[in-house]
Amino acid sequence: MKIYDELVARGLIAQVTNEAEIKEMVDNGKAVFYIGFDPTADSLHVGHFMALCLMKRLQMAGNKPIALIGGGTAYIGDPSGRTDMRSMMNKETIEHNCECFKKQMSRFIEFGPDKAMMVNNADWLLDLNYIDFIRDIGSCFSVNNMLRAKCYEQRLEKGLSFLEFNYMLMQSYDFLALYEKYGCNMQFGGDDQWSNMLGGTELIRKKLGKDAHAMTINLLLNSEGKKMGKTQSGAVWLDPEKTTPYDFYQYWRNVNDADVLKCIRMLTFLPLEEIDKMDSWEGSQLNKAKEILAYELTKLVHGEEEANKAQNAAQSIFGAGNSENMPECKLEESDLRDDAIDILSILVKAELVPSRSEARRATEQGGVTVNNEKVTDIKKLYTKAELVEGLVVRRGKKAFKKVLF
RNA sequence: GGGGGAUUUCCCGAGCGGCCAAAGGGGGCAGACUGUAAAUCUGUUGUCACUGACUUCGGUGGUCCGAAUCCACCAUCCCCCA
Repeated sequence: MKIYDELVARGLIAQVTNEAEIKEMVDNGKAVFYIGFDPTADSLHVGHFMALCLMKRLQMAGNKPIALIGGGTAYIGDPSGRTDMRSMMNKETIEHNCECFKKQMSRFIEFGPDKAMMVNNADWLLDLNYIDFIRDIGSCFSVNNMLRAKCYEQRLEKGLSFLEFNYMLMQSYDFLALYEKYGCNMQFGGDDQWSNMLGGTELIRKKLGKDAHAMTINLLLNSEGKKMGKTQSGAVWLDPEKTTPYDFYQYWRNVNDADVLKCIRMLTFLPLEEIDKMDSWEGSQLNKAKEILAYELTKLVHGEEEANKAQNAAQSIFGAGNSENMPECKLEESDLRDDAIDILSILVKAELVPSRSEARRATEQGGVTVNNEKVTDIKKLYTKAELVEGLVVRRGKKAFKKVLF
């Protein structure tokens, strides 16, 4: 199966400008394509990961990827599909985020001559002259058409500043610049980028009279139509400092039944035949599929060693297994009073709860377990001797830590 | 530039000058049931030294015994007219 059909079979492709031409191009390794990443945070997240995987897939098929970091567009902020304005970022933050992005990306994609390329649109956007730009580029855009673009719909209800309205021009200009500089003939992006991407192909047609292509990937949505890769506490990050490999693993281990296969198909590199076999799995058998999904993704993002650790830790707490790889928390002398510490303090120290009040609630509601025994007494004390042995403290079903002294 | 409206706890949203840590819904967390799923039911959801105290209702000052609620100014956003 050629790459294009595989992408379709994996459910990755959402919209394309010209299917026949694109298929011909990517199947034969003739595409020079780019994907843009705006450095809005100091770590990549799951959405970016999907794009990176796609780069990899296409690269393996002989196409040339360009990763564009939006060091320039970050000054504006993409309003697509948003209900409110992004907060403006200052120079330091943007530059810091760019650095973080670069580092993380290099772990997935090989950059270098004849390999993938990394560029930063700050290089050509920041020095633009306003008058020159609006005469040269702005004149190619119809406000009437822009207002019709779906990506602004929500914002037109609540308000859209002129600053953000310009985002489309910047992104379109990027495409034009890359086309001229590197012969970049295709752009990839999330489906929410479709309008912005079409802006680019239009601009290239108007300015150069050439055809360029655009292709969007489906956003990773769960069965309820919500974006995946988000938790209560925010995005699922790829940076292990921000989302630990264990939490990362657990996120995927806990996806809905209805979403497992879709995730495996879209995110992993497992062969399609193997995935098709899982299609018939049902009920509790899907748990197996979830394990595979969690393991594969953790391995891709954090490496095999971390994936094994995360899996072992999960098995040890949810099933039989040793507690070797359990996340640990070491207490210190200053945490103790009279050589002992109370249960609430332990929960807080181990970061199993955000505050003492929550610790109290969790305990009173019977959600706290120490060495598999339920603890409901909020004044319960643990001595130094017990701590030296190590306690497995657990809040709810899924949060736990080994507490040591 | 002129006129009108808004700003409440994670989100939406209700709030009479005292009975407001603030209704209701969503979401989260915990318990039961399960398959570390979903659905359902129950409890809970500012903090702490937890039957009490402290800090919150865009910001700053003020009136009052007492303010999320009244006044003044500032900030941000929305709508209408130009």
